[in-house]
Formats: sequence, C-alpha cells, structure tokens
Amino acid sequence: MSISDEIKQSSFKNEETKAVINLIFTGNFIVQRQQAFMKPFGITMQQFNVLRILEGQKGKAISVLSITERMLDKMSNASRLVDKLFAKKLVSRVQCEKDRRAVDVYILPAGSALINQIEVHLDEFRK
Amino acid sequence: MSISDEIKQSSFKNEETKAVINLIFTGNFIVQRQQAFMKPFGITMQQFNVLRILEGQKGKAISVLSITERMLDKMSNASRLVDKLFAKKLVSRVQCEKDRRAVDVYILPAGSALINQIEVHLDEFRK
DNA sequence: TTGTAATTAATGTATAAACATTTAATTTTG
DNA sequence: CAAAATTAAATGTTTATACATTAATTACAA
Repeated sequence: MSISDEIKQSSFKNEETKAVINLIFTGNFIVQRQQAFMKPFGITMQQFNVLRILEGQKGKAISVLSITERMLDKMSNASRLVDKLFAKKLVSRVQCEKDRRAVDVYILPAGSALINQIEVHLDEFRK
Repeated sequence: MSISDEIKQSSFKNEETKAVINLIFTGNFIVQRQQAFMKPFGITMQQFNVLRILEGQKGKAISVLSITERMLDKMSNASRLVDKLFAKKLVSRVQCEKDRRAVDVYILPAGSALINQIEVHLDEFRK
C-alpha cells in the first residue's frame, strides 16, 4: 500500500491534520529506506552521522563531547556510537593528555574510505 | 546546530549528494520530533499506525495478517505491536472462529479516544 | 484419508535507542 | 589545601526493532 493509500483510508477532521499525518509517514518512509540503504555498509545512520563529523575534522581529533554537540540527535549516546565505530576499526581514540577525562577521537583511513564509498552509492538512494 | 549547519560542515562531491544527505537528515529530524511528540501519549509511531488501521475499520475486526498488509513497514512485527496495544487496553483480540490460526483484532473505545486525542494535538506538532 | 505443504501468529534473539546512573578527573570555593 | 561541585565519558537498564524460527491450524494432493 502506498503512502497516499495509507493516508486515504482514515477520515480526518481536516486537511491540516491530514497534511501532518502525511508528513509523519513520509518521515518514517525516508528513515526506513535509509536504514535499508545503510545496512549493506554495516553501519547505522547515527554512526554515519558521527563518521561524517569526524571526516569533517580532516584527521584532527575531537572529543566525544564535541561530537555530541555537533550531532543532530543530542540524546543519542556518542560514547557508544564511537565504541561501535571503534569496534569496526573505522575510528581510533586516545585519552586526551590535557584533560584526562576527555577522549580524543579521530577517523581512520578505513572510515574515510567507507564514507566515500557510501556517498558514491547515495545516487542509488535517490529513487 | 541546525540541519543546514550540519550539512554545511562537510564538503560534498556535488549538489546531488548534498541534496540526498539533506533528505536523509530531514527524515531523521522528522522521526525524532515525532517520537518526542508521541511519547506523552504512551505509544510509538508503529503502534499509532496500527491503531489508525483499526480505527479505519470502524469497529470491525481485522486479522493480524491484514494489519501487516496495511502497514507501511511490513518488516515490523504486527503481532507484537498488537500485543503492546492489548497490554495498554487500547485493543482487544479473539481467536477467529472460521480460521483458528487467525486472531481478530479490534479497537476499543479507549483506543479510539487516544487516536482522537492525538489528532487534536497534531496541530502542535506542525511547528 | 493421510501425509505434505502452506499459512497465521507467536516467540526467540541480537542489536540499537533512550535515558538514568556511575566513575573518574578537573575546577571551584571556603 | 580540602571538600564540594562540575564535567567527560562509560556503563546499566528498559524498551523497541528487525529478522529468524517455531507452533498450530488449515488446505491440498496422492
């Protein structure tokens, strides 16, 4: 069933409500496709987001907190996302010397390569 | 950081890629807000989807399989979603007499009330 | 009719997400 | 300087999601 069919099947108080419902379903639809697209690359959308932030650093390290600040979704756990990327050997991390509470994270060549590979295939995502 | 700032910070091969990335982040943004909106009502987006399908039945029962067929996300587990709604006393279910494998699900007044309540507040969601 | 296949729903399981709490290190204050 | 407050990251916990498997029932074919 298409999104419009799905929307159609209920009666709505007004067009306004219908538009919002439509927006909601469209958002979900995009995210769904997104996850399907990302899966073959072995990372989640949030991990991709973190990788992109690190890639934007051009090799320079950045703390976990700074990553959190730059993430769209502040609520998600940057520490764990970094840990997942670390487990996949896409990033590295070392304790910051100036502030030993902090951890400096930087992207590894494998991480940059994955970002580039994903971006190349992004055209396929645009249906 | 706004979505556009977030997008800005990386360099892209071309505008095409940038547009797709933007679409992805927008989808995530919508879904995020959605979840925040739904939370006070105590149900998830997928559960809301199922409730709407049942509400569209106007009280008539429908099997779990039929719910699955009408759902946008076929992969999600309609049986478990119904179970969650059942636990919240928003729907009821009985074994189908004609086919005892099937389970007839129907919305309860509390479920209809919740749907209506959510739709009333949908205006707040449209920021 | 009886055994095999197909169908319906439920359950198992691994991973992720959301959010709270804890631990360790640093900064501030009295 | 010592105690309290703050900060950074990690960990704990609960719930949801995705997908595979199982169990029960029905349909079908020999």
